[in-house]
Amino acid sequence: MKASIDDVAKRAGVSTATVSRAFSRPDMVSEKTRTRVMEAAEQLDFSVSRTAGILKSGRSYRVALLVGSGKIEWFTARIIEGLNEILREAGYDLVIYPIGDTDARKSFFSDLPVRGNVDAVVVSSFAISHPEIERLTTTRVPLIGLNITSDDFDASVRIDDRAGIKLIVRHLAALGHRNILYMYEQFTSTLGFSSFNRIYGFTDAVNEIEGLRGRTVAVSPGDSIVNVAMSELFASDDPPTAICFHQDSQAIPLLFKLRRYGVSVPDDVSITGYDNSTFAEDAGLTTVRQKPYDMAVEAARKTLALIEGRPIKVDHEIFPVQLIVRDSTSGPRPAGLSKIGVCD
Amino acid sequence: MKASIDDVAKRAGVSTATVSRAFSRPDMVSEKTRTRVMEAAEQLDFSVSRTAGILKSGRSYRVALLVGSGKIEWFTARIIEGLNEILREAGYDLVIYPIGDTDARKSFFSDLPVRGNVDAVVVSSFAISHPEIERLTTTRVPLIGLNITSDDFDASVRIDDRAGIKLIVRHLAALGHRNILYMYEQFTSTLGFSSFNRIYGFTDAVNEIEGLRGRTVAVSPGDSIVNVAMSELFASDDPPTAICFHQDSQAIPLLFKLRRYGVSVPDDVSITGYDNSTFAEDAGLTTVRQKPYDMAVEAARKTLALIEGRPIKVDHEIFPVQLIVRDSTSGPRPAGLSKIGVCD
DNA sequence: GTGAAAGCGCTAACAT
DNA sequence: ATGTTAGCGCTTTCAC
Repeated sequence: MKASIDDVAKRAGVSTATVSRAFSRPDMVSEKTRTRVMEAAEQLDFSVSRTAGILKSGRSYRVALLVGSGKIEWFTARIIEGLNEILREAGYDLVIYPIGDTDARKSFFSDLPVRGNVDAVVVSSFAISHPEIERLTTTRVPLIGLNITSDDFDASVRIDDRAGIKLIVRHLAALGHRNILYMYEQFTSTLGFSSFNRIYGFTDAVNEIEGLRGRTVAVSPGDSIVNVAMSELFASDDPPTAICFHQDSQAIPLLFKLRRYGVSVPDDVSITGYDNSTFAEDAGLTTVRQKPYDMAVEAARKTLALIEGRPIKVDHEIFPVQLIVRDSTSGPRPAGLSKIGVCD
Repeated sequence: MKASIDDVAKRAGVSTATVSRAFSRPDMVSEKTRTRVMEAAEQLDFSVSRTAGILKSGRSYRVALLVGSGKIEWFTARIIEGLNEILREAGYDLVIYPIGDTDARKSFFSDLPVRGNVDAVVVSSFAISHPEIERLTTTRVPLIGLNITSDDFDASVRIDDRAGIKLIVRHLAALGHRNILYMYEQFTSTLGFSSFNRIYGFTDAVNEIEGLRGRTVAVSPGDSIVNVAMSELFASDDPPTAICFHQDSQAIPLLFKLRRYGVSVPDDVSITGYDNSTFAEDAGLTTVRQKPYDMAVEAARKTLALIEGRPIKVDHEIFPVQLIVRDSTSGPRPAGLSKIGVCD
């Protein structure tokens, strides 16, 4: 059926070695022969099979990407784009392994389907445990972390989440806020390591500032973040004057809805996000920018270097975060939300 | 270095054939032997190499996904999720090929890197030309279309875009609108086929209704859709009372901004999207729902069937669209936008 | 139930 | 510049 290198060789009247060379090292074959080979190949619809070469070279030309969920949200989409961009042109395929629920996770680390089948493993932003990393190590291939810090990785690229959230907290404090809230969705077991740092970082940053109070609130996955936020705003006589969200994608729905509920942003309450993801700019959301595409490109470069045994300048790289101030933050009302609807 | 099947065989005191069987057909090996083999494998950190099996079987266990852009937006993200979900558990790797700019496109179809290297090619939602499909055919593997119609595909899954946009047009007409606008971003050469149908379908649907006027406007990629929309609204004494967007993601930014410009939705103008993508519900956007994840799952099933030579019930399947009415549409003001700011 | 051995489609070392 | 040939790591007949 499918033409093999032998068929081409026969048709072109040369040996298989010549055909192979015509494709992989054109300069080692005479102009004339090469043309003849290429014509024969074209007629037979022949393309070199990577599989055979792979077997020969011992390299799989495959890179695994481990992600914490089957859902490809903003961050993961950018990561895939960045990795694929660099890896593809180097001849590597990116293969995505979602390690979502507990079962998938257990079976992945027990079967370890990547062992012997990929040249590197990139782990993106989920709380991988030490035993799991240990297990991955038995694959004997480079391990690269994306928004994960661990000495067990051969290389990593991440942002400084503590610094990022600190920018937010200080920005709000400078505006005059003294009572702020941090909201995040309750995580499953696959919570990203980076995420923990944002939450802890919030508390630390708050404690650094005299007179500033900050509280963190976890919203259960089933609950509407809007309703929880509203409850927090109206629950006490001393409501927060600003709410910081763990991700833009949690803040954006609130921005859409608050208006209808009689709360104005930023007049009644300031709102911040994190990521500078899709629609953050359109929404006028004050946020912290991170650039996962750029991080993935760098991670891919490190990955290739490690695979090919080239030295890498920086093993563990920290990408900058930047505060993006927009219209969702301003100074608090003198008396907070209790003044809503009352003309000053 | 890496343990091979021979090492395991030696250690377990059996032949390589037995080791192979212990992994691929456990029932063909005695309980005792199997245990011994598995222990040896565990000690040596051995996993079966797929590459070798692949070479033997002649199947690559790889499926290519051709997409029109390196950017993974809502639709493509859902497609990847759906395909990966089904293909992975069947042992297939999904490999993404973005055929973005003209150069990438030309080189892809001339080199045809998938030939001999994948078991099937899934083409998602971009305007592939006939010669390009012809060229893909030389790979001799099944071709599956996602939101593309063509008899050249062995199977396809798509929505009825004309029916979808008709739902929108009739909904607006029923509300009393008589002058509506269709806005879309000017496409590059990789415009999805499905997209054309939405645009043509709009005009057709409008013409079906007595007294309804409809115009289509292409926004250049560089232009702000918000500014173009505003210009359309204020350009004439007889402005449209509703604007239909080609995708939710084009309508959502407008919803965020219109308020500031003194235009209220839906009182001053009705807005519709298409997709029911992220934030459409939060934004209260009237739209047409399509479920790309489900479509991808079905496409993956068809793909596997075609690869394995199993019969498929329906080659070319059309998924339903559904009108989702929300708060961004209502009856038009009696005198349209010219009445803005004037109390009735 | 298990072993011996051929061969999947190439690449690369060696020979000419 | 080109040909010959030995494997890469498995799977799978075919014997036993």
